[in-house]
Amino acid sequence: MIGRLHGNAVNADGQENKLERDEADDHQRQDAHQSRPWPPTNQHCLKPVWLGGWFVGVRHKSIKTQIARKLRVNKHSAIESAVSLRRIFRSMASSRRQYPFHLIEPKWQQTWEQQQAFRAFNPGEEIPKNHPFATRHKLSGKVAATQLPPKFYILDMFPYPSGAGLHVGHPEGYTATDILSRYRRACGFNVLHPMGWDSFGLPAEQYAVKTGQHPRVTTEANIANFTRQIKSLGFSYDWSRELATTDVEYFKWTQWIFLKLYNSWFNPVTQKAESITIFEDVFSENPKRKTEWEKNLTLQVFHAKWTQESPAGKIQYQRDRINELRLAYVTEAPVWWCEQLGTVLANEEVVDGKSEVGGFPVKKKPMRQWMLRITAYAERLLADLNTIDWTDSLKEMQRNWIGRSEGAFVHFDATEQRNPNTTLLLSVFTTRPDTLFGATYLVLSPEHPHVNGLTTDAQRAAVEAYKIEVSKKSDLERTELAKEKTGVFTGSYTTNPVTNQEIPIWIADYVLASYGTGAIMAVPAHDTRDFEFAKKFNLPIVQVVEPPAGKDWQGFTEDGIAVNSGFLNGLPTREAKNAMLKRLEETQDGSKTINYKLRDWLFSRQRYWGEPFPIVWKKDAAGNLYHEALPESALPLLPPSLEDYKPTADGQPPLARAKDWLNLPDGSIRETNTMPQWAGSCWYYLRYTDARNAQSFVGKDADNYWMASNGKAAGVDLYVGGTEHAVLHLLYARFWHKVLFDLGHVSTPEPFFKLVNQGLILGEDGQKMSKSRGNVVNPDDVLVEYGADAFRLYEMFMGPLQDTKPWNTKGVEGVYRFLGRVWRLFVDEKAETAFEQAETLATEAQSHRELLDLILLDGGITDMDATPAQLKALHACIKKVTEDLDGMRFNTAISAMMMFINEAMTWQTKPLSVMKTFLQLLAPFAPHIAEELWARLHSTFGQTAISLAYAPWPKFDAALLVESEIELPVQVNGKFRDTIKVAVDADNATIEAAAKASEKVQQFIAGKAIKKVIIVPKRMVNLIVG
RNA sequence: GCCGGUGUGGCGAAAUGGCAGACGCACAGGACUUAAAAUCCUGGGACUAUAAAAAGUCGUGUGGGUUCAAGUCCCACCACCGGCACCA
Repeated sequence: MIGRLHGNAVNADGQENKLERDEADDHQRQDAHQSRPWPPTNQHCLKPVWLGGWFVGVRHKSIKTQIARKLRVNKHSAIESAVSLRRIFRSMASSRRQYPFHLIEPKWQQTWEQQQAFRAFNPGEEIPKNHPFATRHKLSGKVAATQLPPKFYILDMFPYPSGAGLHVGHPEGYTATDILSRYRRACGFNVLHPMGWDSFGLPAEQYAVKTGQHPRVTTEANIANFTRQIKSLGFSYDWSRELATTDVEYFKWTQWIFLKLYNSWFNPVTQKAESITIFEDVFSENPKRKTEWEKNLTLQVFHAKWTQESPAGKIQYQRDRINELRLAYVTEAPVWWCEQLGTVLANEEVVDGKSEVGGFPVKKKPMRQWMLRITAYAERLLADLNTIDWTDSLKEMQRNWIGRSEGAFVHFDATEQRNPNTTLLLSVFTTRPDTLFGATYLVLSPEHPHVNGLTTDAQRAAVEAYKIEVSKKSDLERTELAKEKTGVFTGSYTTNPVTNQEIPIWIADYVLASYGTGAIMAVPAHDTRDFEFAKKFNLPIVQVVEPPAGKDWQGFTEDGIAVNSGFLNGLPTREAKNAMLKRLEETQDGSKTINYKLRDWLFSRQRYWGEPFPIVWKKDAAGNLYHEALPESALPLLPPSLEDYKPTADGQPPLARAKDWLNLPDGSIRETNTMPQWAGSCWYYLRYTDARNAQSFVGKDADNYWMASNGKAAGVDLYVGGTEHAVLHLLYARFWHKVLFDLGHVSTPEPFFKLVNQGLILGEDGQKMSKSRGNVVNPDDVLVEYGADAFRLYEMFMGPLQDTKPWNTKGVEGVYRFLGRVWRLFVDEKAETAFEQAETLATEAQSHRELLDLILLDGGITDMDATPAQLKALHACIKKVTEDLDGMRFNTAISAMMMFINEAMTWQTKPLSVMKTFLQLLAPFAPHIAEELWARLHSTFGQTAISLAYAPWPKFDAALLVESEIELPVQVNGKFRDTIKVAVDADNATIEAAAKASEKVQQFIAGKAIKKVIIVPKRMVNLIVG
């Protein structure tokens, strides 16, 4: 240690790199640095950078360390201060480019755009003769679906175009999907790979509130910036299908789908969404479609009751019943209100008692809201998870969110305190009906509707006080303070239907109003929460389950054997449940049921920048307000223009400010809520398949072709995006899709067959990227320095797509060097020098293409037969890259290409065919450099090139990979000792003999008996000696 | 608390039950150069031993197990990440 420290000190002239290591030793080194002048001088700590014999600056790397040391902080905190210095040095000391990506990349991006190279063609669409897709598949003109090649739909989760622009996390998924799109295209698929914008959203609206600028202006500027950034990465999107959820032509159809939801109900008999037009028949004197609904008990009852109503009553009754069943309905319920955001939020948008966006406090507030009846689909959303190829963790998250649990309703009766003749029915939900004998009290949530009726005069004050106390608590407090149970006795009793004993009824906030029936039967012996509560309030605890030997029955919540339970005694839990259910159903004291955690989707927001609801409110003769849908012909319903985007003074949404818009000539009033941001993202993947269709949200042919089942796969073949949408977007979109499927508008029951979540990219410091940490990497900066191909390659080389991994600029340099080696493998060195000189002298006017034409191919590339070794290297690479692409293992595919290049660098001659094939492998990953070299190879040898994007994917020849001789590892007693070379088809006797003959092996087997010889063909040999 | 995932060099990582650490970064040495950058070549798991080499021992979060053979399969535990959380 001392020696090294000494060494650093004496070598200070050029060895400062050592100083960067071992920062932990800093305190030991302080002395050595005390004498150094500040700011650091060239002599002591900076490497001069020379360019063409001129001193142009110093290496900036050391600066960070020097500043850090001076400030006595770690290197990363010093980054901020070093940033401006770094910028200066970068411009002064920019290193020589590995290859002219700055000319190549724009050139090919323009070429692709001019060719519309990545246009995906719909069935029946005119395919231009000269389009590379037409050339490849020998198709042109209008082509029917059956003649088109098989489709492959690869989708990215479209971004919200924020003002901050792209960060390096976005292109991670985009690069992966682009590579696969290009690969599938090469394999002959008709690839649909679109991009668009989830452009409704809060930031643009908040900016509008502050400045008065229309959100559309902000949004469009942001979209332009995102478009520029995304295009600079060379992704093969079909831009002709670009869409934004804020486009009038798009949200017209979002509103249209809302009308479908509004005009549909979930028929429990068919388990499908159906049109509410059936109710016209149900609510008529002479039903004509009675066969369609007479088996539905509910509808029968509706019809019977309706018949008995007065004419005025009939209208009201009909309206009420239909509104109760619509998939889109209005409710007055406590919802999450966020003062700062000025809007309500869905349950899912509230995290830890704060708004997910902005982290503002939220509170419950009763308000009139639009809801979507997603709960009707709970069972199908759950069951169909088994039909799709998502990760287990993601499916599990959705399963948990849906929260199916099987159990029973158990009914209890209690007398209303103020009307002793009235009996109140109290139903509870339980998953453990087998423990009913141990139910020693009931607990209602404080919000339960029967609490008032059950409270005795003696307890009224206590109950009221408790309710007020609870209502003051936020949900956060209610759960955070969960350790200590609270509650109050109502004064009422009920009877346990199996023990016939009187049991008290309590209220407590550990019972949630929103789950089950909002009431529970408490079995303190076998439920942790009930147990805590019973102990605190001295309620009786009765054992009814016998745990396995050695476990305490108190608080035992698992399965066991029923005891103290009358007719259940001796039955294991599973059987006891069934026996109890049977009994409850016989005595009509309860019934089997299934309960879900999933709740209906709160679908309205009090905002300006969202889709207005195509709904108006009217008053009937009796003065009752009711809602009515606008006709489809009224769509799109545009939001009004406003001067001020704030909510009104009396708390109405901003849309209420537009009086002209709000009030219709016939006296009706428009709905002023708007839809949440999720609405637009629920169906955008469908619109992409037919983005310019003016007649329909998506045409039948387009839907059938792009979304239809391809054998097992259905819908989008691959969907890539972040994990943050696991239960919001992905559940909502599945729900909408199923409704559209039920109503016959789409052909598949699930939208996304395969779904992959890309992992998070962390900053260089291993922390999540954030402005405040100053560790955000801007793709624009990376592109300027290393180019798009290196950027893409690095994003994929970092590690498996799904993993979280830190950014490392040095790693970008690594793949950039690899691309440099690829370039030098193909390009003549002298010509490149000439090119560089020309480039330095080039005027603005000189075109990039002319400059690039100065580049000549390396003379070693000739149109000759490849040697067996060269073919082997190539085909090993084809095999690995192909298999890894199929398995989405991009990092190992890239390393296979690196190995190929490392070997090819040593070749004296480079066969044209081998070099061309390698470029095809490289093309999906680094398309610009591959296209440039591909075109150059072809023109040099006087060949006409098919666009590399459509060149058929190479196939590997397994025969070329076969070795005549192979190396086998030899183990003795399971330990590796040596390798032997044997003929690939050597028999076991030969292999055994060769193994024993090895000198190294001899040392370990000499003088010992060989008990057993294990030979795994082409794998290894293991000699067992005693 | 429950569910899911991950633990491998200085770092990112790779390994159909069969030579652990491919590929890359960083680092070290060398070639080229007046010099630097760039490029090219070589070497790097740890430890023991040695002038050097050969060689040996240990090594994939921890502890057990299965197997001729375990990073990989089984059991128990620990740590970290993500999700859910008084859901009856």
